[in-house]
Amino acid sequence: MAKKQKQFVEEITPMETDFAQWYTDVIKKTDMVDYSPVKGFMVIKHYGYAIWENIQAYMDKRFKETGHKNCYFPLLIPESLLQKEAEHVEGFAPEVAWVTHGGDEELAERLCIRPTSETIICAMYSKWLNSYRDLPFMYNQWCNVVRWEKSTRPFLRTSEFLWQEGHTLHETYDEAQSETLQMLNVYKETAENLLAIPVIIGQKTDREKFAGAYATYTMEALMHDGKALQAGTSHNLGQHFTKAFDIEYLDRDGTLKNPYHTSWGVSTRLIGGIIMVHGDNRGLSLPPGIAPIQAVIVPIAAHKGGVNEAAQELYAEMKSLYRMELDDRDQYSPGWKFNEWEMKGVPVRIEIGPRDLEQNQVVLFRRDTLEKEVCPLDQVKERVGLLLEETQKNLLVKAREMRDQKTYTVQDEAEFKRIMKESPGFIKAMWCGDEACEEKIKTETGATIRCIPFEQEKLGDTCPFCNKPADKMVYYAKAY
RNA sequence: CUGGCUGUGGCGCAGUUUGGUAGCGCGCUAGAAUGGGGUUCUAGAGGUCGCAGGUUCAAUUCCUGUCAGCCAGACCA
Repeated sequence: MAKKQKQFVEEITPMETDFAQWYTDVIKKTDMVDYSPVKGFMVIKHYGYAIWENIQAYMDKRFKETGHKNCYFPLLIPESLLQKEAEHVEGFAPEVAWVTHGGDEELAERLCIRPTSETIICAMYSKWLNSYRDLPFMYNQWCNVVRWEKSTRPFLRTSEFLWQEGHTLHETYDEAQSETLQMLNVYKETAENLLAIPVIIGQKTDREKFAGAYATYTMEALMHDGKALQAGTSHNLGQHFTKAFDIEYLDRDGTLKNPYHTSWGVSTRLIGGIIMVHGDNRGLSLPPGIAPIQAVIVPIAAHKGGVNEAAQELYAEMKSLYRMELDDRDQYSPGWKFNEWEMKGVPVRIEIGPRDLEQNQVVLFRRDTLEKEVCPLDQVKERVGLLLEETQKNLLVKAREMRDQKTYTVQDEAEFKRIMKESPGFIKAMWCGDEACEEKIKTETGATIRCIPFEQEKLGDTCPFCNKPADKMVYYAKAY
């Protein structure tokens, strides 16, 4: 038996051995994605897509609660529109896919497949906005975008990905700013409460901000391998786009004004984050909030003494309460199923067999702690609910511990380099504000400033790299 | 984009050095038993070796190109 167990474990490369390989193995084994014939384009299979649907459902509700409505804008954008905002086109042009023909005919103007929709949306907003009374514009869309990436990895960086992008217009800078921060907070709340991923929120440096943004805010999460994942961004775009696209409205005082603009997005990349934050050497461990299957019932010796009937009855009773699966496949042994569902990260397993029926009980198993317990049959519904809640909380606690354990405070350059080399993670350090230092440390260690966090700590008075006065504390990390 | 590696039934691999049109394990199908941590036995089905050229009497094997994937780096919200 020990030998069998070993065989199973070997199917997934241990994360300590090779994290990249572990990730690839988990993605493949758990059947979340498949590679398509086109480089960088992945099929999201049902088990992966269900996670996205759960994220969508939760966030869409939050967006609506905060006053946004959904729209849909076209996939194709004329080149001339993309060109209108100088920084924006410069940032995105290298990774844009172009449509040059319609049928056999070459187009007079080529069309880009949206890498993001600021330009097309602004072009439409300029038609729609007339009066200060029309503001604010509070719209979001769920869609796909394409960026021609040079190297790709499922969920983390794909040439096409699914996301939402919110685009709002406001009368004042302050209003746009508070919208930007409000949505960042919605993201943070989603990451922590739904995905159980703790995040650092803060502002991007000019070097790292969105092409065309006045200011970019981000939430950054730390993965098991010590690399950071930018998990969502919210941009205050100021009037950059509204001026470039002639979006104007007549204000109370009779003058034409440009509104202030925000955009914010999260993508299917979040799924990669879930995998890399909660996964272990058995595979996935999914937060109940987004798990496609929250609890699976595994009948044991199903044909014996009413086991099958009992399992079906339990399933019927529970399926309206939780996302349930009854695994009544008879070609697999219980042990096989246990391993499979653990690999797929199902938070709770309910085992029910002849021995249980005799005693009116079931065995419950928690994926996050790998603990088994016995539960009276008439208490299963409540107990499973409790285990799901506890799992949701525990995953966040464990993720926070992992992150804190890989977060360092550094005052000098040698120490910085040693940590980045030996045990990478978040490094908190003071920053002089000079892009040269940022650039230098990226070249020498591969780490970048992930953000200037809102929660500042005064770690010292000088920048560890140039020794000039520094008044900002920043998080450095190698990034995905 | 650069460097390294890989591509052979659904999956994981061997075979290629010394060319002669494929083999193993798992999975799959059927039957039976088994069933509380990847169950066992028996009998089957399934590939022409990523794709395109070239060399050769003959190419999975040699050569060229190309596509895709993995790993590292560069780039990149």
